[in-house]
Amino acid sequence: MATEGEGPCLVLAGPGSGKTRTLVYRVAYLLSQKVSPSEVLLLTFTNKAAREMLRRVELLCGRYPAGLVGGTFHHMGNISLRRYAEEIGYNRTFSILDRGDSKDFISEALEGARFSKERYFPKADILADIIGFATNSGRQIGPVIESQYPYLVKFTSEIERIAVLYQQKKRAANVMDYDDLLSNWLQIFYLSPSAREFYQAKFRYILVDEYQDTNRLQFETLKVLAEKHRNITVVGDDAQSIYSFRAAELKNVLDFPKAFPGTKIFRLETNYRSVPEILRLANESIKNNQNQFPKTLRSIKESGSKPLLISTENGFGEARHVARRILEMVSENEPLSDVAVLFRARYQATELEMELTGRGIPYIVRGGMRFYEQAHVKDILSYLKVLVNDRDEIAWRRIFLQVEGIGPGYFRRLWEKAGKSERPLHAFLEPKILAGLPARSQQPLKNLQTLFSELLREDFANKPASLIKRILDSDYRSYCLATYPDGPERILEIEELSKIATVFDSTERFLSETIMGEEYKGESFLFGGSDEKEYLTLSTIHQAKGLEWKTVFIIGLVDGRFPHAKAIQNEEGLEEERRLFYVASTRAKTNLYLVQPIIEYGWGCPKLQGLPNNRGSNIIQRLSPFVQELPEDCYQKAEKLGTTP
DNA sequence: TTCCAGACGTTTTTT
DNA sequence: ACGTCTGGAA
Repeated sequence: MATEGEGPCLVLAGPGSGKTRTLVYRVAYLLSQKVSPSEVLLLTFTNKAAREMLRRVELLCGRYPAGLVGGTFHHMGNISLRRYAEEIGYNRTFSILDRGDSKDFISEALEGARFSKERYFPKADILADIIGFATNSGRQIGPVIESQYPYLVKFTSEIERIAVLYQQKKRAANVMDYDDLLSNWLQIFYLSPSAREFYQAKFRYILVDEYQDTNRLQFETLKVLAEKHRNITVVGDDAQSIYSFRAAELKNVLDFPKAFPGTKIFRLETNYRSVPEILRLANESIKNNQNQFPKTLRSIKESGSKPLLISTENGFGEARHVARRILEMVSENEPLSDVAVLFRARYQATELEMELTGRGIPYIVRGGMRFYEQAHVKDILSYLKVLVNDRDEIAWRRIFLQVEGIGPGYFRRLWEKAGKSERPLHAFLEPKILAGLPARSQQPLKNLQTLFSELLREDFANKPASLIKRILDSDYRSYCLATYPDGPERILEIEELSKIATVFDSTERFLSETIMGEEYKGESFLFGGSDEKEYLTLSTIHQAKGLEWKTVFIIGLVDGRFPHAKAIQNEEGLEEERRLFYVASTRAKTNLYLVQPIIEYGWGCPKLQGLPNNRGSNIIQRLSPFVQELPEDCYQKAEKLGTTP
């Protein structure tokens, strides 16, 4: 099997066919052949998947494979750039912009550019999408707008200018966004022969999971990395390609044998996960896609029960029904960790969350807000960021906007003076820099200066935990309490953050691992990981990729929500939505519940808000076409359920 | 310039 | 029900 040979290897595999196991065995096999763990590169889609894989390798080998490198492409890009950033004109202390930061940065570039005041010029959000898509697909802005955003063609030259400006600003601030972690990583290979040779020599074996979701940049990177040894194994399933919005290209699968002549192709069509009834439904569904390599999964499991279609009156009924069914399972001693509720879009979880909270069912939401994306976490991290990289304009901005009386205008003036200096941090410590700023801001700004001169002292160097405590104890605690209604909880979270930081002996590594981490708000991160309490999982389907549960609920199976109305403007979009449905249903091992709320509340008429009879319009929703198109004998129908408790 | 209140339009998916 | 925009007051 794929564990034996050398050379390029493409594994086309269905869901539940042991893709991960294949990779785990291959790693274990290599290690048993005296390959050093440091010569193996494991690229997976999420950090979690990497950790899981390493855990299983450890289990198989009986020891932890020290030196084995594994993680996401972005993670590897980050590590490589920390080493070679100078080769592309960056400093290795660069900081990483999350989605919100890059949006802010683009907005600033927009203001600086002062365009013709034409109405409906796209907002920073959309600009970030366009620029990011162009980067990830390795294409120019122009063609991307033409094909994906035809209605914005008239703004093309201005958008191109914004993109250039954004690029310049990032460079000046020594910051990279997520896409830069990929594109700059590739850049160092093109610009630095020594970097290229180093990595080409180092990684004798490369293994890639979820290959169907790689984009052009990642494909090019793999080509470079594997050029010397050509021992590259990629594993993927075209039917599970669900990241086209991030420029994932199925073409990478088709082109793999061309890029790596001599590729051996394997197919894994046995499904070890689900009962035949669930598999039948998934097979019947995916058949409706034109663009695919047809394959039919065979189950090795014994016959179980058919998926159950449950129609409920509305969203509340849906939530109530799911919660009640889960409580039944709990009373039958089913562990909560065996159950997941999946949905298309994150907002669909809110009604269910209320219901679960009310009934005391513990849950985590994957696909909600990230831990580090919360305002208070970003506030605190900004201080650490400028200590590591004081050219980071966007972090400075965040810090100064906390000061009363300082808004974007005053910050810009400040930055015009300090940002030009060789060491902006020292420039900010000069008393004279405060001249011309509002009187009421003077004292808080002086406090800030004192704080920073203290943080610069030797005893804080590379002690992120002490830094966080000190920052919190300055004015931030009061700021937090005054700004957020849930201030006390936020402060608790910051204290937790500082506890976690104690294990880091490098502020820089603490920062990048926190920002690149994928912990969600409320996820085990805050429980220190030791608390083995049982949780129900709520997850977007995208986040559920690669995971499995005994029981899975798919909620919101309504036309317009799933498939999402915005995603089906063309046939390709509809097919990707169907693949999403395929991914969702194949997460289930034994029980699959399809849940449909029949009536959805409209938002009501805003003008009549507060009036007794303005409850919004009730709209009767059609069942999702993905269920309608299935042969009726694929699933069972539950009796119609009302909302009475 | 900042800050606040009210209006408006918006809600796909992620490293 | 939430962030973003707008206009007017401080």
